[in-house]
Amino acid sequence: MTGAAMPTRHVKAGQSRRGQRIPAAVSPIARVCVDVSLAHLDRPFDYLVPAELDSSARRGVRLRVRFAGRLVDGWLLDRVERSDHPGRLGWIERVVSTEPVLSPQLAALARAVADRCAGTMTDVLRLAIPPRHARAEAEPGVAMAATPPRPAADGWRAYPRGPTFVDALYQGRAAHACWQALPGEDWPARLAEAAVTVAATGRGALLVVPDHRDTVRVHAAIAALAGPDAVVTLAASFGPERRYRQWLAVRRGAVRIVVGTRAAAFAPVADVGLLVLWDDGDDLHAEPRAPYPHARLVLGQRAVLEGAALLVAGYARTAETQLSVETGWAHEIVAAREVVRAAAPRITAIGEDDAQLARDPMARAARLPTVAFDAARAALSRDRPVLVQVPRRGYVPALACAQCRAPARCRRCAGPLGLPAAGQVACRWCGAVEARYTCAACGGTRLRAAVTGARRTAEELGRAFPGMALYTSGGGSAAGKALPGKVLADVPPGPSLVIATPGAEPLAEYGAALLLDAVALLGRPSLRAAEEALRRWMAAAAMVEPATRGGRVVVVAEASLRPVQALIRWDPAGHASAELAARTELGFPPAVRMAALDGTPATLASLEIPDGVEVLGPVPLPGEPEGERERVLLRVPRADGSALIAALAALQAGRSARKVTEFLRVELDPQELT
DNA sequence: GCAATGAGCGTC
DNA sequence: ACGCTCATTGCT
Repeated sequence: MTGAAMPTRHVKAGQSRRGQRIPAAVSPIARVCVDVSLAHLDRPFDYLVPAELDSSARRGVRLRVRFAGRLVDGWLLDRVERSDHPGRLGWIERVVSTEPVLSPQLAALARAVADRCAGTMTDVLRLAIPPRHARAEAEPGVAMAATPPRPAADGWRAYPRGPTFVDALYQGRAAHACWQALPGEDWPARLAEAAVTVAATGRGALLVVPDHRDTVRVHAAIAALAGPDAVVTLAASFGPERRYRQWLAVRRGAVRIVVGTRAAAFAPVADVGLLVLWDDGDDLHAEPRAPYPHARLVLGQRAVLEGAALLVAGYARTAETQLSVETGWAHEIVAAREVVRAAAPRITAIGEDDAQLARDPMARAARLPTVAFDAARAALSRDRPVLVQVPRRGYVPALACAQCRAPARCRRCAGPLGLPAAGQVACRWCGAVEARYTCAACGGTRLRAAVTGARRTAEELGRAFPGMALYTSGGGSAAGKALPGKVLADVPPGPSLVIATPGAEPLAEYGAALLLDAVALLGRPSLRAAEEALRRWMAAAAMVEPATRGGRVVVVAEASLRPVQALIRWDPAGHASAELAARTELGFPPAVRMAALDGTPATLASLEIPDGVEVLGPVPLPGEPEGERERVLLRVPRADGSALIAALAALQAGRSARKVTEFLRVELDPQELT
């Protein structure tokens, strides 16, 4: 196809003099997504494909193009016959690599996620496609793993709808389900059975878990069922070369089952039949980089776009997932009450104030309530470890009613009240100053701040049980470390005291768990405080042996509180239902669509907010000096969500077109609202 | 009156 | 970091 005048060897498109380049004979136009994160340029641009790049310039490859004079990276979205662009077209300068990293499916997913988050496709692609590593790319791909046989999935029989769901997977149906695992459930094994069932049909499966520890467990469970070559783990923590190699193995179709953390939600699994999200309430699933897509959102979009089944699973259930159940989008997979009761430990709540301290002088020294001390002693005497959950540092206590402990809420927008300045009570969302507080629940007029003291209690535990082995596990990636040292994967069997922060509990079958973090967790000035508390308690309590074998959990919190009740009854669905009802009542996500806009007061004041959008704030951002960055919250009914998102995308496009560079951060449905 | 020069701007 | 437009400058 090369013209007679063209040099025949080693032609780089960029070296040819103008006029010498001739376009490819077939589909000479390339639609290109340029790697420029300006909102007003978030659309494809057309380029001419020189004849000598005809064979390498295929759909999905990375390339270099001249864009406004400068050379930029881009992805080739498609090859077409003609362009709608009225002006002159530029030429593709170079094909960086012939590896087609951006499949049409991934392009569609990135577009959909960007559109849902009021962000750019380029920003999403930066999250979705790991940086290229030439050496890893040059290696020959490994052979495709054999299709495993369908595994037995008897563990799902504990759940009435479980076997039906697994059958649906085997029949290739795009079932949507939410699953609440029983206490003590070997959930990695259940997820492995579901994934291998799908792999047995020749389709792919993708499992997204909060952290690296969980990927190890799920990976091992799948390898045990289908062999070590059947599964690959994707994690950013692997380093660039290994990360890209594993990602390529998935893209090249060598491995059908993929386990990973949140970025893996975009993993290029071909013909994906099952998408799994474990513990969707964990804030690690929220992407901290623009446009801040949550893994739940990515997998949800993907399930629709690619016709895959979706399983959102955990011990607890979020209000978001409850909404998908109540709208009929997802079916619930839950065990019958008596099965739950048989699997759960005995759970006791003990109020902070009415907790009688143990009569035992040792326990008294540790300031442990009698019930907690007795539960721990009984477990140790059965040669079981005891788990003590203590709060992470860095939780800002909110204000609560001094009489009934209900979180103090703003009378205007129902946001959480805080103490922005000494002696002044104000809403953390809308900034309204509260001069005369009256509790909506009990009429009390005095406020109190939550205080912990739990960490010291935990440290002093050792004194109550002299000579007992003591392990601590904490820190991790979360901000603020309550405990020194690192996260333990597990502890040896036998009696010991294990002090851990939420999420860092070592794997073990505990005889008892003491949840000393209750006040700190429930006192958080967060929309999700109750949901988050229950999620963390259940994660700890699920590791305790059943009540029939003596397993006990003691939570230091008022038994009348809703999440405490839900823990005692082990009723995650009931709690999620009540939580969603409460948020509907108060006008919080997911019942409404919200957007958080952060910027300087001048920036926020200059924004044109569409009519019909409720504006809350601005309020100062935590950790920012007075008068610097602030936040406004925008609130609309769910039905108006897409209009709001479109308006926010247009707002950002207008700013970037006008070259406004002042900081403005836009996040939809933020996990935390302050 | 008109070429030569430079700043600004869109971006295929 | 290119190539276009448009304003300004300086000379005939």
